[in-house]
Amino acid sequence: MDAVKKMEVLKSYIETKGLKSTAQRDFIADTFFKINTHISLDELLKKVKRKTPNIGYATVYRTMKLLTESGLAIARQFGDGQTRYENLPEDGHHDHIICIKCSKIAEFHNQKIEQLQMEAAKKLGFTVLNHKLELYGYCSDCS
Amino acid sequence: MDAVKKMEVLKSYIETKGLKSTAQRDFIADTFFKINTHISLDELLKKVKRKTPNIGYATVYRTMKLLTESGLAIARQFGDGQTRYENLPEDGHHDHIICIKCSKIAEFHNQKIEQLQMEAAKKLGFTVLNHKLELYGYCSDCS
DNA sequence: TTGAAAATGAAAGTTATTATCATCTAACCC
DNA sequence: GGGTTAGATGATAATAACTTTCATTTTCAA
Repeated sequence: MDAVKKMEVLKSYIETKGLKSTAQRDFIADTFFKINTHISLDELLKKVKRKTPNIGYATVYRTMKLLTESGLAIARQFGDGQTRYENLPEDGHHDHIICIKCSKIAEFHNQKIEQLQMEAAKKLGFTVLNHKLELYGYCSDCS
Repeated sequence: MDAVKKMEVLKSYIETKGLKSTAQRDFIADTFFKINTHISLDELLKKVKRKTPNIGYATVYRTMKLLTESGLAIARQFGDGQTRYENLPEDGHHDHIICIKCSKIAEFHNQKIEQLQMEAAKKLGFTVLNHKLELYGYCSDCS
């Protein structure tokens, strides 16, 4: 999904929830959608303030909370005590396989696995919105 | 690895590092090794205080930090702002499914998924040693 | 036994996150 | 357009989890 499409999804989410659209939120969301890596609130605030200096931390915080709720952003913790927000990938979701020796990262996607995840979740009474799957091992060069 | 073996590993780690062994630390570690799920510092402190009421939060904190450094515990963030510590699995590992609303965490294990992971990895020339799979969604109470 | 180094527990300090509150503004009504 | 109302904003305060500090206690090797 590209930035334009995400903006549309956001608009419709806002409408559905009976919220109001504001210039600040639109700008924050747009700024976020255009980055292609994960970003912390502080970093995003700094980025946003370059063009719109009077936007406050709380607004960025609330916007990212909204994007997370709507599924347009994914909140992740990497263990350094800061939450980072990640965009939905443009081209569909993929999982990672990481070589523990040379750190090479390959991506893959397997529909069957996703389906089994859904089923496993359902058995436990859960509804899955997204997931994170990382495999660790040796790549062909390192095994 | 069972609790007894883990205790031995800890002893030798302490020795190697030139640290001293104490009753408090041993008791905290032992208590942790005997649980078979992930636990937060607060929960572990509460558990420990039942038998040894004068142990402080800081000691539990420092003990878990030590266990993490030594590889006997794994620190994980599930997105609710609390670090949870997980034992090295005795037998095989399990995956997690996390409610993004109430933070409830359920565990599951699915052999078929693991097998598909292996196959997907093999196609890419990888040999999988371990993996991390987390599903995020709503639990039965929150959906 | 003794002294240096590590450990403890209480409390204070940090840092990121979340809530509060006094305005402000969008959207809907007429 | 003007008025109304509910949501939004930005500054700041409050919270919560984590980390450090410090006076004291304990371990352990000489």
